[in-house]
Order: sequence, then C-alpha cells, then structure tokens
Amino acid sequence: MTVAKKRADSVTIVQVATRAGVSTATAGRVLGRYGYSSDEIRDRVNQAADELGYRPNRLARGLITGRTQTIGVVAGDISSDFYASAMRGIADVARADGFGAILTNSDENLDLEREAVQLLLEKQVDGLIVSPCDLVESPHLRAALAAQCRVVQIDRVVQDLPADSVTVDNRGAAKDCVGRLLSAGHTRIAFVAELESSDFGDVAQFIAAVATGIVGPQTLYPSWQRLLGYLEAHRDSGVRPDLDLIVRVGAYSVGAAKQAVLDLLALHPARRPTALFAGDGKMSTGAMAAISSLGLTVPDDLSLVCFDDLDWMGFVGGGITAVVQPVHQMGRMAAEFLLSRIAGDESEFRHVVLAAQIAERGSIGPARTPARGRPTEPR
Amino acid sequence: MTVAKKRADSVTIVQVATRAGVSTATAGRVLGRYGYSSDEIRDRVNQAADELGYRPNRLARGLITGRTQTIGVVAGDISSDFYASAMRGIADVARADGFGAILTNSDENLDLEREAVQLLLEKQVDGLIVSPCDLVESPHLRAALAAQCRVVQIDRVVQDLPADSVTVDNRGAAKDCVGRLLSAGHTRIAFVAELESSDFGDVAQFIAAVATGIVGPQTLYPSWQRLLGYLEAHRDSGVRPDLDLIVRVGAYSVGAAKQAVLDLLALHPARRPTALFAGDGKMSTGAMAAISSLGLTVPDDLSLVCFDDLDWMGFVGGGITAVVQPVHQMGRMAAEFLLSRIAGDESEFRHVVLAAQIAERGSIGPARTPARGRPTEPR
DNA sequence: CTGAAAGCGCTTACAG
DNA sequence: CTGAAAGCGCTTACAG
Repeated sequence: MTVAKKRADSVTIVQVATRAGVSTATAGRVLGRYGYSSDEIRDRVNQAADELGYRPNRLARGLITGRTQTIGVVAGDISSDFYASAMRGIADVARADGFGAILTNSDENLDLEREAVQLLLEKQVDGLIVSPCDLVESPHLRAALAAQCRVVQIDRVVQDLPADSVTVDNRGAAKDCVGRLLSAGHTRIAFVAELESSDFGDVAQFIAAVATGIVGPQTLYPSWQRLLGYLEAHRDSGVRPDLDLIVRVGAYSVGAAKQAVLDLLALHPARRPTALFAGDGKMSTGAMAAISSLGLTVPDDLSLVCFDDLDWMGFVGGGITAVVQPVHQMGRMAAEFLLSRIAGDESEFRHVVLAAQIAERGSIGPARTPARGRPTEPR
Repeated sequence: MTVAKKRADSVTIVQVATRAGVSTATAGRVLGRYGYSSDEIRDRVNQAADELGYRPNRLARGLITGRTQTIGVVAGDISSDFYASAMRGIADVARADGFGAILTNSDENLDLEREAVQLLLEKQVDGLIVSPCDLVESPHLRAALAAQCRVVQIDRVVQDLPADSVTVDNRGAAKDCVGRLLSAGHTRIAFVAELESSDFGDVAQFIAAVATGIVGPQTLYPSWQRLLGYLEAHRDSGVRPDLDLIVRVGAYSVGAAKQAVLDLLALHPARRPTALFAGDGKMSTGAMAAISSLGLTVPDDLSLVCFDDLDWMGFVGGGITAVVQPVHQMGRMAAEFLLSRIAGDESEFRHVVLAAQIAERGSIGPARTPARGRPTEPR
C-alpha cells in the first residue's frame, strides 16, 4: 500500500495560456476575473480553458491572496439537533458566497475545541464560528483573532472577546415560561438542567450572587441563564423557590435526566413538584420518559415546560409548553456576520440576542400534586 | 468597507530557520517531520518555532504535495437526523487522522450536488463522501475520480461507479418488518414513502419489472428498495398487495405524508389498511400526526412500522416497530474507506451493506380494521 | 545529516 | 490592455 502520488497532472493556467497564445498573467486575469482584459482575449482564454477542462486551484490562489474562502465551524456535536440546524444555516450562507465550511466537533470539551481551532488556523480559514466552552479566557480564540482570523460566537459569549455573537434569550424565555406556570397557580416548579460548570459554585451560591446583582447574564452558560430566568420569575411573583427542586443533572444524558425526574416524583407529596421545567432537549426527553414510565399524564398529573424545539410534540398528548429556539436563523446570522467581517466590515461588534418562541400546546395544566404513579411495563 | 488585506505577517519557516541558524530546507524537515535531522538541530529548530509561535501553513504544503488532508462531504441536508449522525461519524474519523471535512448540502438536487462537487474539487479535497442523487450517470463523480479524487458513496450507489460504498440493507429490513405484519395476520398493509424518482415508471410498472427479475436492488433508491422488500414479503406469504395501499407521497414533507395517511384511513372499511409501513422519518412523523389527529391508537387501532430511528418512541404508546439504521457507523466506515484509499489502498472496491436493527416496542398488534376515527381538537 | 536551488499554481506590482 | 518577473510558504530532488 503505497501512498498515492500527487494528483493527476491537472491542467493549469500555464497550459491554458499557451493554448490561448497569451501570457499566464493575462490568462490569470481572465480566469480569475481580476484586472483588465479585452473581449477578444477573454474569449480566447475562456475557450482554451473550456477545451482543456481547466479547474482553478483555490489552494494556489489562497496562498497568494491570504484568503481561502473557507470558514471553520466548531460545533459542540453536529449530531444534535441544535448544531445540525445551525450548521445548515451556516452552510447555506457560506455557499451563497462561494465559501466552504469545515466542520469540527468539540463535545463541549476545551481541549478538543483548542485542537480544532488549531487545525482550522493551519488550514488558513478566513473565519471561525464557534460555540465556546470557556466563557472567560479562551486564549485560543484571542490568538485566532490576533492572526487576523475573524470570529463569530454562537449560543454563548466569551467575556470581553472582541467578536460578534448570536445567542438566544434564554433568560427571557425561561422567565416567561416559568411565569406562566406561576400564574397558573404552580408554586412548586422543578428545574432540571445540566448546569454543569459554574463560576459561582452551587445553586445556593448562585442565588446569592444573583441577589447581590453581580451576575451578568451575558457571561453565563445557557442553562444558568435559564435558571436565572426561573429565579427572576419567582422573585417577581413573590414565590420562594425550593432549592431541592432545582436539580443539576451534571451529565448531559437522557438517562441521568430520567432518573432525576423519577427522584423528584418520588418525593413526599408535600414536597413533590406540580410542574417541571426541562432545561434542554436531552432533559426533556428524559423527563418524558420518566413521566410516561410512571403512567402519568401531561398536563393532568404534571405540567411541563421543555426548552427544546420539540419535533415530537405532534405525538404527545397536549399540555406541553415548548421553547423553540431560532437555531437555523442563528446559524445564518452568524455566517452573515462572519462573511461581512471577512469582507472588511470593521464596524462595532454586534451581540445579537434572538428571542425564543414559546409554543403552548393546550392548557398549561393545574397545580395538582401528581400521584406517585405506578411504573408501567417497559414496552 | 475595504476588503481586509492579507492576514497578519505570520511567522514562516524562513524566520524559524533564520532564528535557528539553519537552512529553510532543514527547518522544513524538522517542522514537517520528513527527511532526516539530527537531534541537536531538531531541538534548535523546535525551540525557535516555539519562541516565534510558528504555525504551519497547510495550504503551502498542500500545493506542493498535492494532498490537502481535507475531505469533502456532500450530504443531502445536514439538519436531518440521518446526515447529522453520519456527518458526526465522518468528522470523528477524519479528525483522528488530522483531516478536515468540508460540508455541503445537495438537498437531493443534482445541480446543487454538481456545484458542490465542483467547489470541493477546486478546493483540492483528497476525497469525497457523497450520497449521490443520480444513480445512473453522475458524470461529475466520474470526473472527480478521473482527477484522482477518491470517492466513497453513502446510502446510495451509482451504477458501475468505481468507488466504495456503504449502505443499509433497506430491502432486507423492510421485508423483515412487513413479514412480521403478514405473520400477525395483516393482509392490508399500506406502504407510504416518498418514492419520488424512478427508472421504472409507476408502482405497477415497478412490480412488473420486479416480477421479470430485471430489478437490481443495488441500483434502486432506498425508498424503492424498501418497496421491493415489501413486495418480496408479500410474495413469500402469498398475499397479494393492493396497489391502492402503496402511496407515493412524492414530496418529502410531513404534511404530505399526514394527508396521505388520512386519505388511507378514510377509505371504505373493506379497503382500509390494518397496518402501515412508513418509509422514512418524515413519513413516520406524518403518519403519527395523522393517526393521533384521528384519536386512533397504535397498535390497537392500527399497526405501525416506521423506517426511522425513533428518538421519540419513548413518548409514544407501545406497539411501534421501528427500523433503526446504523447511520453513525455508516459515516465512520465511509470515512475509514476514504482515508485508506487516500493513503494508497488500491484493493478492490468494497460495497458494504449494513444490517438495520428492528426494534419492536410491545406487540405488533392485531389485524383489525381501524375505525374512521374522529378528528381530535388541534392542541 | 544539511544546504542551495527549483518549483507547486496561482496573483501581484511594474513596465510597456 | 498585456507581458516578464517576482513571490506566496512550503517540499523536493540533488549535491555535498
């Protein structure tokens, strides 16, 4: 197994020039659509190119111009709905401008993100769209910027990073939904989310920090932003949240979320939640699995808010309130920002916060303590 | 808005060489890890590179070696589960080998696919992973091959294309599932799938072609392969399928699928199906929407087979039989094949057909004519 | 093991 | 408007 040699002797600008009887500089001007050329020469060169089946080598052009017309994308995990949808938006915008998009996954892991950015920079991408892991330092992103590589942040924002961002109003959407639950009479609303890393310690410390007003929503991870909205809604209604109902699932997994919800529903009736806020898609899936495994029904036994664009809502009994994120639009906007920066836009950095859409399917449901439920047959 | 100038004067091999007091050739050998170099020189060069913050320019290397360590992916639509999952597998394998992957979407449209391939070739990708639209000609793929660009096909196979492929055993999985329905006593099994383009004309003509044995399952589109399995299962059980129950939805849309299923369930009771085979994820979603909008239940009113990896199965009452495709593995395999070809593997072309997994949730359900159902409130 | 020279396929000033 | 020459940042033979 010998390593494949260089690619077939592809036809270059030199051969086109020879056949057209012009210099390579002239052929280049016609083929690359830069500089001047007369109609006659243009026809001759184009014809020669057609006859030879000339295909420009963007590598060579990129080496000279310093622009590759390629952007790099650092997604968390392209197999998740969120990033898949965002990537589609990015790819569409890139393509319309003749750009390619290199996709990498970080799995929300800083080392992998760093590695990915390194690879992308070596490939000389003109810009980067990234969902940063580290919202404080991210020296690799600052280094990319220093290397003239434009950066646009998506979903999350690094503190003081001089780069555009496109995010969702997590806090506002959570506040809205939890507010609706509170208005419907719920006072025991569970909050189940990943809430993995935090700069504030545990939930109690976070609440304390919020109370002192030192929490800047901008620099929080999305799930913490959602918790912030949850807390604000409680504050505004004068309902004091029960800390035991705020669950940090920790692992980003359906199974862990299901177990967390089962635990909540096994609490003493007086302490059991009457409503549940599921912090993201995985949590929603786990919550639904837990609920249906107990033979409970939404919203009769339990009210449910899912922060997730629920494709499966059509199949589920009503009563679910869903937060639908404009993910595709986020991708498009991020790419548009990036391409405009690459094209030379030096205006002030934009931090766009898109509103999420709240979709209620049927009534939100009464605040009635759910039965413990009987595990149903696994089917 | 002036176009950004060339990127910052990044440090090149020349500067590293100067600082280390060696020639650029030597510096290149150390930095690029090719050719010989003494330990002492190696240290000097590496140190100089570190001090200067040298970052290799893969563009320049690619121009010389003719290898970019980049692969191109032409997906149908990255925002669909299928391609998102496949892409994840591809990206993982690529990354492990230091390759990047440029993603493009064809929307199953030949012109877009052609355009995408053209862009990728101009970017000098070393190889291409593609879900081809045109299973017969695909001259652009043959041209790519001719240009020394390796190709691996995924999900679908072009006739006589000298390239590896990784596909799913659509026909076998469909035959298996439909066989189970037939064994359970169903004789009126509806088949709802996109079945858009065909080289055989309508369904009747396809059936005739199958009967004469001129249908090579390899060269069929997946949905037609599934129909083939459906027909074979019927043939083996001696049950004659009712052509009116085989619905070509045409459009690849949930709404169209829902309408198709509503129409089936509005048939005269004697002609109404007792079971339904939904040909893919969109069709499954549409079918479920139709069924639940009529207030019907699976599998009591209607048995259902979904060719789809149903994430939402946890939320739905039991009785659904799902075909789970090993999509992630397909992506991984395709990338592995491609990288081995790029590395010089010249062995015979591989056409791997992966088995799909059949997941039954509860019993398949009785063959009982479903009630017409009453439309339930939209909720 | 190291260095001087040539060159990958293009674009960019600079003359004409 | 066109052409001769230089060069982007590397790697590749080829001498030594």
